[in-house]
Amino acid sequence: MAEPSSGRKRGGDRPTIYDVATAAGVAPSTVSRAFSRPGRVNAETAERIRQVAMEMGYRTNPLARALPTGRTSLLAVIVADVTNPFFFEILRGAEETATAAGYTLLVADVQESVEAERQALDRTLPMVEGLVLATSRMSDSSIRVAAKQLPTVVLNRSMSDIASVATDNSRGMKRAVEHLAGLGHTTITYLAGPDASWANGVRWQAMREATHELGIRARRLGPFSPTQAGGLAAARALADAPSTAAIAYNDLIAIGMMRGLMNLGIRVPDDVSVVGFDNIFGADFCTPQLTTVAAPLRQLGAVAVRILLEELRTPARGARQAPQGPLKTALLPANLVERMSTGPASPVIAHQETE
Amino acid sequence: MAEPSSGRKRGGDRPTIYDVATAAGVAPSTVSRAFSRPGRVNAETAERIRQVAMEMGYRTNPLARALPTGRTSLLAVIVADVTNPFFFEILRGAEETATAAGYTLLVADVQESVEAERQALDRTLPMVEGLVLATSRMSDSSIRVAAKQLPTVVLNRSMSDIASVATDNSRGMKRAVEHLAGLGHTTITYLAGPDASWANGVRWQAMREATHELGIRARRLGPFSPTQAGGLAAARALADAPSTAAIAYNDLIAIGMMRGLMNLGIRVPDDVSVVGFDNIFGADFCTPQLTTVAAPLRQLGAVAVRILLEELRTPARGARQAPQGPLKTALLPANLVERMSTGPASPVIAHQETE
DNA sequence: CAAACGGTGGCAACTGGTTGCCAGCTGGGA
DNA sequence: TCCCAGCTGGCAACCAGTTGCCACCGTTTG
Repeated sequence: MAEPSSGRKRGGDRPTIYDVATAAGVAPSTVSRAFSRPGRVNAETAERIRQVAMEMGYRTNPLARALPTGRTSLLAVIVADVTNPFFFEILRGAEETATAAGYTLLVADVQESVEAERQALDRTLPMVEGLVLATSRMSDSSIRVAAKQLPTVVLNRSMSDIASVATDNSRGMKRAVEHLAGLGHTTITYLAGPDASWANGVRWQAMREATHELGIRARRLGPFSPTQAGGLAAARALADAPSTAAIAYNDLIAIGMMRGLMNLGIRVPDDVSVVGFDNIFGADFCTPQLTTVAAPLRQLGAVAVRILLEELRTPARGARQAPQGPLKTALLPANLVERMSTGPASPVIAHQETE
Repeated sequence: MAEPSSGRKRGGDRPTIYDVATAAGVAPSTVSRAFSRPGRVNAETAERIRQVAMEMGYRTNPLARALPTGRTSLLAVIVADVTNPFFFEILRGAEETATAAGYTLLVADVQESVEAERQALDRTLPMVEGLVLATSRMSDSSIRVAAKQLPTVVLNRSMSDIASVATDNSRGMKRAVEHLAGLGHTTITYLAGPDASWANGVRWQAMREATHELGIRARRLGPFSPTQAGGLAAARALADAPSTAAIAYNDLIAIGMMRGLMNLGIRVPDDVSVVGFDNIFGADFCTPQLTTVAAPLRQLGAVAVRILLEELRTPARGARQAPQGPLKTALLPANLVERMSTGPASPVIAHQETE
């Protein structure tokens, strides 16, 4: 026997359905049903049981419930880097909707490491009912392995056979390019993020298309690490190969780059216009305030969880082999937030650049 | 019966200790011991079992293990607001040490709401082994109730009977006041945070002491909400009752206030010197870069988890009544990061203030 | 040579719910 | 009046491990 009548590890000494059953003069199974299967028990009986349970301070043990049913009421969110503000609002959105639905969030930070990510999955997979992979760095096939085990939604990554929620990067990028073109810029430089990032590819691709349509030139520098440090490197690269406008893979790079440019004596937006991506925390109080393509972060998290919940509600679906039912894939709109880091292309700059 | 031989909900169809036992020709209990109680089983037998288990792809089911033992390998961190950058590094620190020790973090965001916090506790308490309350807004007695159930560490709050990890606010505040006094400021205004915040009281108290020691004046405005919006309000309040130096309850207020002051045509640091608290993400790229009392955030989270782990390692300790053993309480040093938001008090300002 | 002992392995009870199946009771239709 | 069906409630078999206790075995000791 696991734990004799001796001291509990928990102070509560919580009553079980057996205690409640005895007190209410019914069988344990009836108590169980009174809670989990309303209607299966006579209304009066159920009411009496609930009454007694309440008085005894009974709370159903989630572990015990989870063991036979698999319903842990836990969802895992795997984020590439908790300290990246990109995830803050996503987490908030996910947490909100999960909590509202009676689920609890288990957050694993994998610090941009594929190895840590695999470990986190190993550890959490058996405990949770669903998975949100927020910008996973793993390969598609690794993700598929996980998705075979339980409902999975990927964020900001497109996979034909797995539910995903992404920002409409193309449209956002197009807006940014149009904005810069409208200010008279004729060449735009893209400061690339990690090659492993799906969004990076999409953004660059969209930029090429948008610039092509408008008859202006696109250039690419990088890849840079998606951090402020990466932005500093980007600033040096941009100083070596100047242009009047730059679009960064994300806000962190943009912000770091603006600092770097300032240190190099290059003014934003007078000499270079800078556009970021994501509209993260801080984009509105950096100097100058950053013009950026705003991703609907909160919604991103919320929608991901909502899709998960829906999938969990559907019947048992055998071994989750065939993705029957329409595979949910959401594309949320991004829009441009115009702030202070972009301005008209001035000929003076071209001069300055070459000095 | 819960689930007949019919289709599993999980694709894996994971083998159990019973399968392994059959395959290895031993009893299930021996398999169990081979994993959880090394030494209790003959080395050769154990090795053979492990071999077989490995081949079958056996993984022990954490739920099943948790039910009789209570060991869920889960720790809960309750944060007042996940979108507050103050928590980012704390979470990272907590996550790191928890993961290293084989624990997984369960993060609950309670959005500054006492009600949500109570709910989060209700939900997570039965599933986790330990609790980190990051700047809980609950009353001391509510916290004690939780702490009676399982090992608890509170962050940035001092409670005589509960383990806590805090920043040495007094010392940090003292440094900030000395810094400002050294620049010639003779009156310092404190922009208060929430009254419910323990740190708020400590900081104000420490500021009064420090100013008293140095023979300068302390003033207090507020309370303000610990957000950028609160900072905007603080800016208005400060404009109405000017002084040459201000220390904010936290960086968010400081940053919001600097923006507000700028809008009101008041220059930082020329007209007003501003000092924040916490050195959050963004404090180095706001305008002007914020001078702030740096809290060792990452360590804060790490130490909290470490204390928890240690407490979990100690014997069973009956019903956790008496806090036997030295109650761990850590005070981590804070230091002042001098950046651009503070400068010498200029007499000109006094003039401007009264115009 | 018997008793004592440490090392191993197995049995079975136990964690706390869930649920398939069955039986008793009641009520409605034939 | 009899039969069948629909409600209810109980029994007992799970879920997948953990662990107290006992038995067996070979060895050492008195």
